[in-house]
Amino acid sequence: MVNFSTSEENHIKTIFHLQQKAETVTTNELAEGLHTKPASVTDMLKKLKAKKIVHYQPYQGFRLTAEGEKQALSIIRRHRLWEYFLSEKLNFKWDEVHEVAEDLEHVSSSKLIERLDEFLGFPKFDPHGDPIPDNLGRVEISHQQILTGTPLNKIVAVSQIKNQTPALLDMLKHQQIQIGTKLEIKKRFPFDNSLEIKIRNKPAFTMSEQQAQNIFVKHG
Amino acid sequence: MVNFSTSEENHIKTIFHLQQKAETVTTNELAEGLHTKPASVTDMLKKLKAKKIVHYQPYQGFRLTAEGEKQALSIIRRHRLWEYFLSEKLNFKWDEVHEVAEDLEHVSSSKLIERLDEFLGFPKFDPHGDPIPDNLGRVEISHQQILTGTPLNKIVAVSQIKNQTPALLDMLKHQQIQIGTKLEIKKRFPFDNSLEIKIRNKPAFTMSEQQAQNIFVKHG
DNA sequence: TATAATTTTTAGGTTTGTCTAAATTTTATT
DNA sequence: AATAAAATTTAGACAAACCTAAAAATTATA
Repeated sequence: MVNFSTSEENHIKTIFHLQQKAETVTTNELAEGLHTKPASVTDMLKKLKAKKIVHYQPYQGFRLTAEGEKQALSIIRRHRLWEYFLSEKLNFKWDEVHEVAEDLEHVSSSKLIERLDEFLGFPKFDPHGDPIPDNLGRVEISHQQILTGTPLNKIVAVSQIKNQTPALLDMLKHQQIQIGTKLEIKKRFPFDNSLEIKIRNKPAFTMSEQQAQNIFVKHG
Repeated sequence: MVNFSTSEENHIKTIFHLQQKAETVTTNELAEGLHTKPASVTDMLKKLKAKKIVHYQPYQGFRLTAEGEKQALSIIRRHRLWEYFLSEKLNFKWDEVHEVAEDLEHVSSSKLIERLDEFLGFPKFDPHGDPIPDNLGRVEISHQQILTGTPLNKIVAVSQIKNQTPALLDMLKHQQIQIGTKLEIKKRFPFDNSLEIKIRNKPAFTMSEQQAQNIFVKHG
C-alpha cells in the first residue's frame, strides 16, 4: 500500500474526473483542471507512470491504470465523506463544503475514514448528490440527479431538497413544489442558466440556476 | 493573518511544549522533539525569526514571541478538538487519537474549527485531560490530572475514567474504584512504572502504568 | 502536402524543507 | 586558563513541486 503526496493525489483525482468525459486526458486539460502549467503536469505524469498509476506515452494523452482508478476512488470517497460530515454534522452550506474537503481528503488514515463512514451511517450520496464509493471502490447508481442536469421535456419527480434553508423552503412552498412533485424542463435560457419549469395543470414559470441546483429529481 | 506550512506549525507547537519546561529551548531539544536534525532546526529558526514568531539569537536558545504563542495555542486547539472528536464521536481509543490528530490539526479553516467546537459542545479538556484553548487562546485550569502524574502520599479523588472499555471497567469494579473514590499513591516502581495504591480501610495493591493512564483524579 | 498553429516536452531555474560534514562557538574539565 | 567536549551554525547538496522559455512533435489549414 503505497502512500501518495497531496499533489499526486490531486493529479490522480483530477485525471479520474476528466477521463469520465473522454477516452483519454490531455496535458492541457489536466493543467487547467489543477490550475497549474502543462510543463508541471508532464513532470508529474512521468512520476505517476513510474508508479504505474497512469498509462502514458509522450504526446499521446493518458489514462489511469486499474490501480490508479482504485486510488482515485479512495480519494473521492474521503472527499465526499468529509463533505457529508461538514454538511450534515457541522451545518456547512452545500456550496461551502468543497473547499474544506479538499484539505481533509488528504488525511489518509484508513481507520479514520472507516470510522467516519460508520459514524455518518454509511451514506451513499454526498450533499451534491454525487455517489460516495464504498471501501472497495464500489459506487451505487443514483436514479437521482440535480435538476440543472435534467434533459428537456422529460417528466421527473422531485426526490430531495438540498440545503433546506427557510428561504428556499418558503420559495418552494410558493411554487407548490414538494418531494414527489412531477415536473419537466421546457426551456433553458443560456443567459443566466435559468429554466422554464412546467408542472401539470399549472402555468409554466422560470426558475433560477441557483434554485435548480438545490433540487434533486428521479427519472420515472 | 499569515498562513504557516505544516513544518512551521510543527516547529511552533513543539517549541511551545518545550518552553513549558524551561526558560529557553535549545536547538538539540527541538531537533529531538521533531525527529529531525539540529541543522534543520537552525534553518527553520531563521525563517521563524524573520516572521517574528521566535526570539532567537544564534547559540543562545530561543522562545516564542507573543504572536508565536498565539499561533501555538491555535494549533494546539485544533489538535485537541480533533482528538476529542476522534475519541468521543469515532470511538478511537485514547492512545490512537494523537497520530491522526497530528494530520488533522494542519487543516486550518477557522470556520471548520469553530463549527467543530460547537458540534462537540465546546469541550474544555481533551481525552488525555489536557485543556483545549478557546478561540482566543484562553485555557481553563484543570484541577484534574492523570493518576500517573500525581505525587506520592497525596489523597486524591477519581474524577474521570477514560477509554471506558468493558475490560477496564471490570477491573475497576474488582478494585472497588469508581468516580469519587479517594486514593493515594504510596510507591512508584520504576521498573515498569507501576504504582502501589492505597484506599482507606483496604489493603494496598499494585496498579499497572497502563491502567493508571486511564484514571483522572482531582486534588482535594 | 507544405506550412502554420497548437500542444507537449525538455532544459534549466526557484523555493521549501530536509540532510551530512565541516567550521565555529559555547561549556565543561583538568 | 588552556584545552577538550559538546552544542550550534554554516556550507553545500538533494528531492519535491513548481515555474518560464525554448525545442520538438502533432494537428490543422492554406
